[in-house]
Amino acid sequence: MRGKKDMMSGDDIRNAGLKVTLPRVKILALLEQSEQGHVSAEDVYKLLLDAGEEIGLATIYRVLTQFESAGLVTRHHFEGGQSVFELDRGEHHDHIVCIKCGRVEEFFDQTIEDRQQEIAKEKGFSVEAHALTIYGYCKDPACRAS
Amino acid sequence: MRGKKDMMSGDDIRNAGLKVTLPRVKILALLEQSEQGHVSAEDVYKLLLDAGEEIGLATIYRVLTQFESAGLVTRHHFEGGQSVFELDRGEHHDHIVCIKCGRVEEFFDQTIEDRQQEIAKEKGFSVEAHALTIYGYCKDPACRAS
DNA sequence: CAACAAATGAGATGCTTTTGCATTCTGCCA
DNA sequence: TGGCAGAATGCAAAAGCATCTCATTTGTTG
Repeated sequence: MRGKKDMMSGDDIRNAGLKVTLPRVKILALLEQSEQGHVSAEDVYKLLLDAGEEIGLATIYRVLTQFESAGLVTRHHFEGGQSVFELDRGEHHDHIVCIKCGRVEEFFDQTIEDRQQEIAKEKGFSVEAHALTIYGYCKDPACRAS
Repeated sequence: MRGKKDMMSGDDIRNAGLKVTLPRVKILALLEQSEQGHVSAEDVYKLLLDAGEEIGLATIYRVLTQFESAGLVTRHHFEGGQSVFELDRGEHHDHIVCIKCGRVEEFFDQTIEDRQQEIAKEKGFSVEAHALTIYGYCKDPACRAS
């Protein structure tokens, strides 16, 4: 089962009111193919270098930020410094992150979503966004807590 | 209703294996009295200055980090740059933050806690920590979404 | 295909946080 | 209570992440 959209393309960039340039196309393609699905700007920079594309880090930050504004990409602030980006396929989800190996898995839980709305209501807040991240050790034996 | 501990003191610093110095005492006292309860290192620096205590920013970062290791203080990474610290009174809770005025309120929801455990279990993760932050506009009319 | 606006690259810059090192202070023991 | 070893502090420099500046290059539209 996949999200609403499986493939992004130049049209998505154009629809965002952005010119279809090589850096933008390459970055979008990379996010699409990315194994992990969750990459930092630095990761994007290095992966593109490996692929023979020399795109400045400043451009990568700019493009990712623009993609974020356009709703093509979501930015997460996990603990540990750098922001992490992932393609936005239109389905909200939260994350569970391995604090040993960095593996990121996604989940969605309607019960939690509902409770959040209720809590916000009780406190008189509107809900514009939320971030839930669980940190732990994944099932890889090498990562199990000592 | 208050947490397990209402007052921190030099003993807490000593028990953490740290020497009881003026900067540490002042910082701990400030966290205790702080209205907001959630302050950045910069905030601590300025508040102490206002109180006539000149303590270097580097020291404040060092002390807060030590307090964190000692479990006296919890560090949060809300969106927007700086880390914020709060006294750890022994009760876990999550946060709801106003994206307009920065107000921070706390909440605890057993249902959400339970669901998190179940989700981690399903994914084969252990749960070492988690961070749930809801972002929205608070009840202050000046903050209501335009 | 010309012309203009938008985008890029490289390096400078800003901010938050950490670190190195010389000086000062705490806690402990004689 | 005086003195000492190790810990803590302050300052300035550095590090890490992200953004900005500006000259140059590249899409796009007519």
